[in-house]
Amino acid sequence: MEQKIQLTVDAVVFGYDAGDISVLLVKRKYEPFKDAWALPGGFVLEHESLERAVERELSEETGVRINYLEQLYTFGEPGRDPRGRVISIAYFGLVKPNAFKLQAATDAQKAEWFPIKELPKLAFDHKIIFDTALKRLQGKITYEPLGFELLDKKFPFSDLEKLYATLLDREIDRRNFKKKITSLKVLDELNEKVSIGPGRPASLFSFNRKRYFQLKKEGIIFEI
Amino acid sequence: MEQKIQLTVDAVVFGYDAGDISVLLVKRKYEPFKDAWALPGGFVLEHESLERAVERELSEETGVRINYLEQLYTFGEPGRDPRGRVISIAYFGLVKPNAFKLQAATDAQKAEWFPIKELPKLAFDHKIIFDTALKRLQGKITYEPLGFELLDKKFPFSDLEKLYATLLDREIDRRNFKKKITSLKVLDELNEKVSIGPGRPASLFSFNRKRYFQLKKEGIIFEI
DNA sequence: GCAAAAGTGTTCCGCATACACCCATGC
DNA sequence: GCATGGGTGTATGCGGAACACTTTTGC
Repeated sequence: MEQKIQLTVDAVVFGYDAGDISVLLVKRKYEPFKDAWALPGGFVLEHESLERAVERELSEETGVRINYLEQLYTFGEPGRDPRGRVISIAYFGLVKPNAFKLQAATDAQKAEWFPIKELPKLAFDHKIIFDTALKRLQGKITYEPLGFELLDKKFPFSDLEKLYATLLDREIDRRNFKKKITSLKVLDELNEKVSIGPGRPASLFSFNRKRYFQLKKEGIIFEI
Repeated sequence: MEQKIQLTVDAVVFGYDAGDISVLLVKRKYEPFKDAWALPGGFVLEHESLERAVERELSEETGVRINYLEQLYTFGEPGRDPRGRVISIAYFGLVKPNAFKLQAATDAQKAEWFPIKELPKLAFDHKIIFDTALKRLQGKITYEPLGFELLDKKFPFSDLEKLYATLLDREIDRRNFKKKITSLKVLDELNEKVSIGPGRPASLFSFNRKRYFQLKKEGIIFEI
């Protein structure tokens, strides 16, 4: 069975920083779509696993090393890539954006975070891939806890609240939200406070790792 | 970029009949895994879409034409196929098993339905693919209605109840279940009854197509 | 008349929702 | 002392969960 089919991986990596959800993009160095923005990604090598391929491409093109990656969807319409029949397996990742200094190499001229409401035009069918990933991100929130991968190790409660408000794109009642999260027992309150600017200083919290991953596995029904 | 990577699709097709959930398997005609049972599937042609490839393979190997198919997951571990680097995009399907006469051809010696609790040993990593699909099937039930693709056009309410009980692998309180389904307004009660064997004859119901697909789109939170 | 399956209502409790005021700090 | 953001409690209503008896048929 002779096939002229090629295989790539692409990554939609979301970050959250100061009230903005951003996505990691690279500016392409070569044709096709030279100089256009695209999702980081590239060809799978013959002897590497798909996960390894994504991690390698991400690392090469952006300098980001990621701890949370999951497979999103496989895009294989004939015609989606002008180079021929190219199937792309898309991955979905979460990361703290300020944990890395972006550093482009190989196929990328540069790498940058873009707030998801201010995306440039994307190469290939990457807009479709991005939309699929965003939908997944918004969906995940309803059946498992979210935040560990996106927030700092220690954070004030309002950070988590803002993250959820941003993801759901609506306001959240702070008291009910706190009640819900507290009932999940997924946060540890630390004996520390921060005050940034005016206002009462906030207690710091951290995710209880064990409980967090237990909830992810079990699934929760989260209605805010 | 020279790659020696090949692409296949595989389908996990579930059927429901008389209280049993079954899956469609084919007996392989050629090496590797000659004479072993496997999921229907095969190589993707260069100019066909992935969906078309699954539908074609299913039709060739089993005679089943399917109306509900969704992409499940892509399996790409090096070493999963003795023929070399073969990536498989797995699909997930639902069908009424008695709507088709099974008919094997091309790569399959024969095709058969197997109750999911009595699976034979499967070729390649198909057991893993099957497990993934089963988990998806059980998960779907909690966020969207299910049954339209699996039940006859007209069916007694108890069929739907049995389907859910089987999928969830536990008993269901009939009254609460009826209340829940009724509140969704997804069933139309017909002015017909059937009696099979002893017992009071049952009213027949059918899914309200429009409402059913609307609920699928919106998502429901279904807790029985 | 009895075995088998269909059909039907009520009570209780937990959780989601709505809602407003006081507290600690910086300037 | 005032502006800013952090922190907290109560009342209401809806929906999920538990639970048992009557009805209609075949034999």
